[in-house]
Amino acid sequence: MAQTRWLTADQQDAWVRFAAVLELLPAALNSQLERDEQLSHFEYFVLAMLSEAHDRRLRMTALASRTNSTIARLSRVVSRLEAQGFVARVPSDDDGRVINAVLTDLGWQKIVHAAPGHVENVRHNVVDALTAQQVEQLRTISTLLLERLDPKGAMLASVRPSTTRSNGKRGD
Amino acid sequence: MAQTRWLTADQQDAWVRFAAVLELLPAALNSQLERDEQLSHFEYFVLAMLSEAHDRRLRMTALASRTNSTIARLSRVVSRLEAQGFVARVPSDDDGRVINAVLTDLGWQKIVHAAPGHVENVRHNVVDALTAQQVEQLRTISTLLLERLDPKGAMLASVRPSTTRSNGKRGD
DNA sequence: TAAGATTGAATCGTCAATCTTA
DNA sequence: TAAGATTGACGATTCAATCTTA
Repeated sequence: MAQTRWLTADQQDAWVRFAAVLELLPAALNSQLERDEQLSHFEYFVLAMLSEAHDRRLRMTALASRTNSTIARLSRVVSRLEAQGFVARVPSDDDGRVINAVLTDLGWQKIVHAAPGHVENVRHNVVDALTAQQVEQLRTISTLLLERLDPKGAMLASVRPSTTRSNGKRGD
Repeated sequence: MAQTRWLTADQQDAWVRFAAVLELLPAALNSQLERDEQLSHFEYFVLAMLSEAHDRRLRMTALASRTNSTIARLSRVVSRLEAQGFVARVPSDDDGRVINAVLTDLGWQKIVHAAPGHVENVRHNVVDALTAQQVEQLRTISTLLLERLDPKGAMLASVRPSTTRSNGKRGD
């Protein structure tokens, strides 16, 4: 192709492969969850973020930020989760404009039920496919990429400082 | 969360960050192309695959395989690209069932015009954010992940054998 | 009957407009 | 007027059904 000279052959090779991962890995995560739990990965992630939040609740804007979604998208997904009884919308007492998304007991049961299969899938497709050293390299690389992609670090609000080893407890 | 013990803290940290990249990087690629070229990344990729193919043409099934999409999705995207004059559908002479997607001159001009900006974006968001060594690590990691995700290697049909350094000329 | 490809119906995400409260 | 959130309209993707040729 015309622009071939813009990247070296090695860089291109790395990028072509990485781009393929970008396409296939999210699809793999989605299909396991959809098959086993009738949940998209995004829906799973919303439930997971709520399950880790204080009081199992988060205002819509905060939840949108942590899941890196637009508020519009989140609003629609929460509506679906609400219809299934996994989440409830509770208006804030302090500020009449804000809505808190609250994980219901049923929602908690759902995420607890779904988590092992999902984690197993992550383990199979990512963690077990790499050496411990490569997992560490991937962590470093991801951190560097996120600095470009998400300078504010909104999505990593729940994650420890970037260059320090994490001891935090948090699932995905 | 409930399943926290299933991954070590370091593995989780790596995964949380990588998952964020999986979400944000495709979005970044899309928005540059949509802003500058009115093309989704997937549409760009379809044009790019055609531009590299022999005779600038590929049958629908082969194109679906290289772009890792379903045939249904590809069919709709090709319809859109056809409506814009970038691609033409040409029935095969040999087999009346197959349709070849052919890059038109206009489509060639489009991809030639779009490529530098896209490559620059890849460079900015990925290649320049990493050291040469890290790019190499990412290549290795991606290769390992693809072995799990895409054992047939259909998507990498145009890429050289996985453990050999590539000298091939190919764009993204 | 199977392979290649397209399409209708339903679902999901996005953009802009809107509504409500601060 | 701005902030938080929802919604209508529209475009994109998926699944299953369909059509055509081998």
